[in-house]
Amino acid sequence: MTPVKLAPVYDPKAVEDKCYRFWLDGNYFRAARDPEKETFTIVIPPPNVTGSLHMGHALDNTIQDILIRWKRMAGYDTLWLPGTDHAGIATQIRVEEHLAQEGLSRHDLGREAFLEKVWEWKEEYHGRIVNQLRKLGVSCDWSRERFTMDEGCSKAVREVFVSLYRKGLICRGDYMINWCPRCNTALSDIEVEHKESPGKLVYIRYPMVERDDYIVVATTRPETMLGDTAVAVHPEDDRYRDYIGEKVILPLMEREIPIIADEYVDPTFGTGAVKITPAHDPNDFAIGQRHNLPAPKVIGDDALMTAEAGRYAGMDRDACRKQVVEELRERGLIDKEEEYSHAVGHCQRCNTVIEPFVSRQWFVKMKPLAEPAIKVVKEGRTRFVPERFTRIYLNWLENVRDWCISRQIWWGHRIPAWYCECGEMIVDYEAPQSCPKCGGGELRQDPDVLDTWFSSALWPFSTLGWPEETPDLKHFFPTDVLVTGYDIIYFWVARMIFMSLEFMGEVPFHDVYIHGLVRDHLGRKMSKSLGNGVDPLEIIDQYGADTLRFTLITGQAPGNDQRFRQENVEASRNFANKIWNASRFVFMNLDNYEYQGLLPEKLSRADRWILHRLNETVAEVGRQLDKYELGEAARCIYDFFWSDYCDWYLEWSKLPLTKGEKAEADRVRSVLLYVLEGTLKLLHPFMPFITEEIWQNLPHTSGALVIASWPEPTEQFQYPEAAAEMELLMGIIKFLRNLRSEVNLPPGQKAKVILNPASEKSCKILNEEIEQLQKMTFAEPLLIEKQKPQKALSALVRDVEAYLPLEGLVDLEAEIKRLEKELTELTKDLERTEGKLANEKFIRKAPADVVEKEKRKQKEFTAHQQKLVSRIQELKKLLTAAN
RNA sequence: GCGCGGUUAGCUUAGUGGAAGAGCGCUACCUUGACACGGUAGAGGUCACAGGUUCGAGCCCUGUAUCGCGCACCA
Repeated sequence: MTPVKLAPVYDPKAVEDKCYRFWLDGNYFRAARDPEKETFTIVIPPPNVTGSLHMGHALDNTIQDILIRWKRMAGYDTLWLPGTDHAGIATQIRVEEHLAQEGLSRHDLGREAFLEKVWEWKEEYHGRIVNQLRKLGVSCDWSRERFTMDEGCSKAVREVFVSLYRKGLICRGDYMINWCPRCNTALSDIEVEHKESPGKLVYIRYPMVERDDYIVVATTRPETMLGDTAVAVHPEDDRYRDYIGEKVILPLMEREIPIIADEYVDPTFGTGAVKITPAHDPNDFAIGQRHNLPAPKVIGDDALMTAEAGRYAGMDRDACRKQVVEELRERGLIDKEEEYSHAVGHCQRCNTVIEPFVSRQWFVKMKPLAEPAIKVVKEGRTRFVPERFTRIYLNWLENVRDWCISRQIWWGHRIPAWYCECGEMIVDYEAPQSCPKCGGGELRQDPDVLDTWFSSALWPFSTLGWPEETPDLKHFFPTDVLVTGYDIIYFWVARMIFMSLEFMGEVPFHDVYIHGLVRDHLGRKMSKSLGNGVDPLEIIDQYGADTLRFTLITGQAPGNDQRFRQENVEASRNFANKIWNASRFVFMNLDNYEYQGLLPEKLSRADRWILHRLNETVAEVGRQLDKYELGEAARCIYDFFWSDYCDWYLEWSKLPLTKGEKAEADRVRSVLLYVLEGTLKLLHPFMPFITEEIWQNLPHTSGALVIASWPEPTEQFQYPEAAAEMELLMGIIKFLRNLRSEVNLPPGQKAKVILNPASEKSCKILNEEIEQLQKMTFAEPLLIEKQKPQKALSALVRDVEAYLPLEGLVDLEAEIKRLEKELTELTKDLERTEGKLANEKFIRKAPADVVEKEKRKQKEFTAHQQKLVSRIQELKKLLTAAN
């Protein structure tokens, strides 16, 4: 056969795009929907169409691709469904920023024209994202790609909204929400990030109406006092008990407000008296409802003071704060001010300080939805990996509050509610023709859109066709695993679970694999503002996608953050090159070879050993993948390939390959190929491009690696005896090399070696492998005989003594010192083992195999020790004789 | 305040009960017919600290310190 020539250095650029096209052309990613096969389904966490992918996406998608490629090879009917998310606020902000460069606002364009612009933006960035994903090598079924605002997903959204509304689980009302004055919209609780910031705790005197006294209240937000409608104290608080029911004058507004009693007040904090602003604080809102207090809104949607703020109307909220404090001080109503650190809510998207206030919005009632979602996780029907994230999930759901789902933006799913002039509200799947109450035709649709996460929550089933009962939905739902970062457990994972339970009656996925964040090399979060982000495409361009994937996967332990470091990228690149060159070596040695498969009856000791090791590796990789230990699996393949296959087997093969005996060479070729093939399979999910490229060049394979069969461990290749024998040989070689380097013998220089085996068996093995031993240790001559040369360096491996007799080179004193050091260490080991064996509790309680192992160790150490001692004595005698 | 995670070789880290692993860096040697993105050999670790459980602890339990994260916040 004609051997393939590979370039001496692997060039990903020459391979990757071509290879991806090969997969697409072959339709290998297309889910077959084969009723005979077991399914394995993943839906992609849809990236936002706001911009480009970052390292976190690269990691997330690499993990999914590994799982999907593994299961595909293992014979499952796999579906990895790709798609993107419209990302309401985030995308709208980006487009608005873009317009602002031309001096335009969305209002200049109007709703329709603006939305056209956003669709254009979406098209562009969607294309960019898909391209990036392909560069990474993901094996998604592109024929099933979805978008959260495509027709089907939009239909699912309306279906869910109407259904929940009719069940009374969605309602419209005036409640406390978080308002972002910059984005001009309401937000849900989890879209608010609380940041510790320094502030002032201002103590204000509220004069009493009926007596010449005042009550002092403390606040971090003095400007909200303009909207106070009560002062609350604890009912049991002796200091204020008599005041309850009396009134104070609200300074500046000069309004009388009552002193009320409420359990909520903590008498130990501040002065024990709290100003109550029902329209601007969630706790005050609750108190206001309990006590039927009015709730004047003094800060408006634009973060300016409203008419309710009297003469402060129109002022900016920050300016108003200064003004209020100033005026209070002038009137002597400031008791004191303290430095105070507290958590202030900021908009997750734009970092503006959030204004909590009462507003008419749409809400999802969470309690009835949360309960089943808690139950399924407690019952293990959906399982978090690693397990510790279960608690984060449960914690949130157990304390969840109603979900504000309406957003005052334009980009998103419009709320399917219409209002008639007569005051009637209609919620329906499609726009009603006329008002069912008054028959009027002038219906106005609610201008608001839904929270982006509302549609994302439906993703696992809306993308499979729901609400239609499509074949895909029947076949592939529920999905198997969701792969995502811990930062969106509440936002997304929890919501998918309760929506799926509500509408599908099933969990959306069985496992949730949570990974950590990719940080910069100093451990900081990658961010735009710090400018420390590393662009995955740049790494792919420089090193190749396989390298990036391998770096991310080996740097990763489940649930833990990782640092992205250039050195690790290089290490992975080196590994890719190693694979390439090992394959290159194999291909170079295939002249005049016709592949005939393995011939098990003819295998040599080394052949059996490497097959044994491959078999062990196959088993171990399978075990690790089953546990989602992808990093461990990758490291395991790395070690096997580099240390066992390249460092030992490949070197070992050079002798039979060059000796000129064709039968022997062919046997080695068959093993080289077999093991390479097996490793390529194991490695393919991790490094798909390079493995496919090499696979395509293998002499005897047809078809694509992407759909080759996943290796399973087999009893046929269990050769523990050959493995033990090889370990003896490798041990001897290592020790001899070590001895040579002790005396600085350069590798090329031949030296006499004597091997003195204590057993017949070892003697036989050594004689059989004498040529390899000679070659590997540059021994000439190599003698296997019962001999103990005096002036020599020595080593002991199992029952074989190895000598390097070097008349002129041996420094007796140094050699004695070296051996004595070895003896000290050995003695320590021996003592530990003997200590264990002397402990009768150990003998009684430890498992038999462990005791057995200790006994073996004891025997080995003792023998070794005896030999070392006598060797040292001999050398000492020699030394005295010489002096 | 509550919860979670980290603390292992100079650096980055893997390792959930039976002799401390890897990558990078470092030292010495090597243009050995796949690879210098390489090879060979080596130095380097009381596994944060203190107790406890166990025949046996880096690993399990209880504290402490320290760093990070999340949640909740009492104005």
